[in-house]
Amino acid sequence: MDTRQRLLDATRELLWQRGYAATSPNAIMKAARAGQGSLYHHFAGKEDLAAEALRGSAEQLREEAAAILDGEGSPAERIERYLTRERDSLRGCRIGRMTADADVLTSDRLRQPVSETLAWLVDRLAGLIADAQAAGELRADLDPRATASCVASTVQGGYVLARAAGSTEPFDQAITGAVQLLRGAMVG
Amino acid sequence: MDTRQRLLDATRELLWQRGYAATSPNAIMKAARAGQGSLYHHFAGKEDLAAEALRGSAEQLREEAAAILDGEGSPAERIERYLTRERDSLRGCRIGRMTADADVLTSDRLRQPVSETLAWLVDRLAGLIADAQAAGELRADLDPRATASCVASTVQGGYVLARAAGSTEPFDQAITGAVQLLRGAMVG
DNA sequence: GTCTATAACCGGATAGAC
DNA sequence: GTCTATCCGGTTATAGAC
Repeated sequence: MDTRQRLLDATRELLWQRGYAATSPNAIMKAARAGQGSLYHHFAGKEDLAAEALRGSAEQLREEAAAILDGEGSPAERIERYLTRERDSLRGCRIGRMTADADVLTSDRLRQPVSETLAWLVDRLAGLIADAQAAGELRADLDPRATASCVASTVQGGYVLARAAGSTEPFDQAITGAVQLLRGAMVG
Repeated sequence: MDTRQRLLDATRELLWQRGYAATSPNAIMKAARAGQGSLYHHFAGKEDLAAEALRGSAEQLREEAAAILDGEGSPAERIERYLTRERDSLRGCRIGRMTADADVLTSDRLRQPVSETLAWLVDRLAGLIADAQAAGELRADLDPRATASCVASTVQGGYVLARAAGSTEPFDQAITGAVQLLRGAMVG
């Protein structure tokens, strides 16, 4: 693997673990086993490197989610599979995590992959919920967008509870709660 | 207001806005209009000051939540009122926010108010849900703890979506979604 | 209790050699 | 493409005067 890619991979990992502000070029260089010269040769600076790393993380998240959301099974089954998919809940969401970083929110280049990815996710979930309603699986009185936002929020908020507790249990409970509520809204 | 209290208030505000790692003693001093001498006279250092400030934020959050959760109305009404209570969703949760800060999670003194407060919240919500079931308001097949975790996660995750989008709308949608799902689980 | 001075270190970045 | 040297400013804290 070339130096440029090692720098990107190291940055993605550190952004996930520590966020943008707390990730120094120095730490990235160490993790990537690259010198300062390499970093500033391949990238204009910290923000430039982070922006490209973040775009990669966003793409990966989308691919992983799409594999389930566009996968097999009825719409309602796919929503439930999205919720119950195995997650390393103590690590949190590599994209959602960035919303706590003020520097990310004030930089258009850093914020864009975050906002676009989460907007895409809610959109896709809302589409699936509408499909489930059209197929007669889910009660028609639910607003698809509101339900989708609630599903995505349960995952994002579950990470918060799990990290606060230092335990995966609150996350699993939150997912169970969402699944139970959704099943209660199934037709039949 | 005395200098010590001004330092605590300024710290609480900055912790909310920027987190622990990104908040410097210098910024606190400026916001509190206090000198370095004052800070290190009243507190042992940054962590000591932040720990006391965080305890204050936690207490305030608990008081505000308790005013609704222990307030008037039936158990189910109070849960819904907790969800729909007005919130400055772009600011996020002053306590939940801290879970994104690695330094907070690795310090027992800083982590404790965060974990205890969120655990208390989920506990209290679970109690209310059990009460609603006992009163025949809510279907008995929901697990109280799972449902409570889902409710708390919806709020915490709603903040993430709102901050990512730079708009309060995703938060409001998530709350609406949770309310609709809960209403669907009402008896009768 | 509060002030100023200073220390020791780290952050992000640039310069120029190789 | 990568290296080392260097710059400037900020962070966290201590020392000692007032």
